Amino acid sequence: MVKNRPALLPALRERIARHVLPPGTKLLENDLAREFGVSRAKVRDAFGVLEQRGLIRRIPNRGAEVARLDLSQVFEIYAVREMLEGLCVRLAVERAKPQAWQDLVRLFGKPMDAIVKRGEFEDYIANLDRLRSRTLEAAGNGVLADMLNSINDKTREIQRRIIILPGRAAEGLQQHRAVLAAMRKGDAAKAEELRRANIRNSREYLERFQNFVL
Amino acid sequence: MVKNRPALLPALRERIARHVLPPGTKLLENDLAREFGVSRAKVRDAFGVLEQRGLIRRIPNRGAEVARLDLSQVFEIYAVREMLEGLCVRLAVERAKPQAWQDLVRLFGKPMDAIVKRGEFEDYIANLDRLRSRTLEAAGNGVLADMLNSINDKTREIQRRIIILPGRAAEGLQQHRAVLAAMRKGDAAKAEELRRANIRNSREYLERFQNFVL
DNA sequence: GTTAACAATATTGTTGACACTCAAGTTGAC
DNA sequence: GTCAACTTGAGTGTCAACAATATTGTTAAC
Repeated sequence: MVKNRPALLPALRERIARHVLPPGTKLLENDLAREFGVSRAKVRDAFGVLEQRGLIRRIPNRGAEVARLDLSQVFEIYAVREMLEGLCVRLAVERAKPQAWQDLVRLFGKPMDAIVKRGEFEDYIANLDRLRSRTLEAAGNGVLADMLNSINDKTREIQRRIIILPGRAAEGLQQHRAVLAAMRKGDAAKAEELRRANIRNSREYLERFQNFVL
Repeated sequence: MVKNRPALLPALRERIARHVLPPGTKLLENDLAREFGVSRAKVRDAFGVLEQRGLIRRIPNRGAEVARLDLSQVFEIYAVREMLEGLCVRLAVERAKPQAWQDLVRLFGKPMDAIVKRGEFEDYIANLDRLRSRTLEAAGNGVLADMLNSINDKTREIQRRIIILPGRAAEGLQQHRAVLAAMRKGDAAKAEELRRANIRNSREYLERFQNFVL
């Protein structure tokens, strides 16, 4: 039986997003073709997609490397992200019944308190992802989802590093609770504004601790 | 001397955006390769980019065709566009000196009045593009620019059809003037809100005249 | 006439060979 | 020793032939 290989493109996306392949890493077509058992042409196809998404940089005749995000680009992304995440929450609240968020409200209650207290960041992030994907789904806007996913790929690692900053997890949790409370009440406008404030706050942490994060 | 051919990818983007290749048109790799004097491999590369941007749809072994936008997708785009164009104007005002908009204020005064009165839609659109590109540039956010450009490619033709709807050009002009006035005063928040209202209004026209537009 | 099976054609997908570019290493004049 | 010119090799870019697949057309049975 032939070894079940992961698909090339998702694997690369994941490795880049998680900094398994850190920024600046050279990507060799031949090596990847061998590793994934595909032809060079497919690797080049995948490179095309990754380049479009801004995850790698290609220089003619010199190959591809994992893109570096400098601070100014990250701030550019934050500006866009604030608007889009806000929109996402607002749409989600407008389209779903308020009760639909009840389980998330509970999850972000005591369970998350314990997680923050114990510093279990992986679980914290997993629950944030749960909230995130539920909201995206409820918003029911594919264009928006694409954009947010694309942004997310680029900044996943940075967000992880912000979350482990002193006090950030606890503060973020309070903010997410406030957002969820507004969602639970069906107050779309307030949920939107609170979510935006949450992202601005995350941005401020980055600004303060940029030397540590980048 | 060899004929100076246009680059493949920009040409395709333009043809699709302008509906020279209307939605549903089948794109044959061989034909395009011959027409542009390039190899099939390059056509396939270009297809990859266009697919990523959502301008074409590819079905394995069955080829590529110009993507169809159904009404719900267009409305999804409008929701995102409202947020991003608003952000764009706000950033532009925050970063530029108020005087920087003076020439556009003038351009959108009497000259545009005349253009609307005479129904010179091409000139009207050209001036809108001028305003648009100046604002994008002043905003100084590359991520935002990419997203707005991508959205624009998908909806250029639809916007054209909305502009020629009865009364829309005149109404739009007034709204753009209001936005520009706020920009000229340096009132970023007001400019943002006015721009968003402008896009919502455009959306309403689409809703009302959807049968004619699509 | 309709339909099913088959044949022919057109189109996409894949592969491997080759050309081209760049960078690092090597040689040799001074 | 230093520097410019040349050589070499690794890697990317390009292409054309071939394979796989889908579509269209044809034939024949009913």
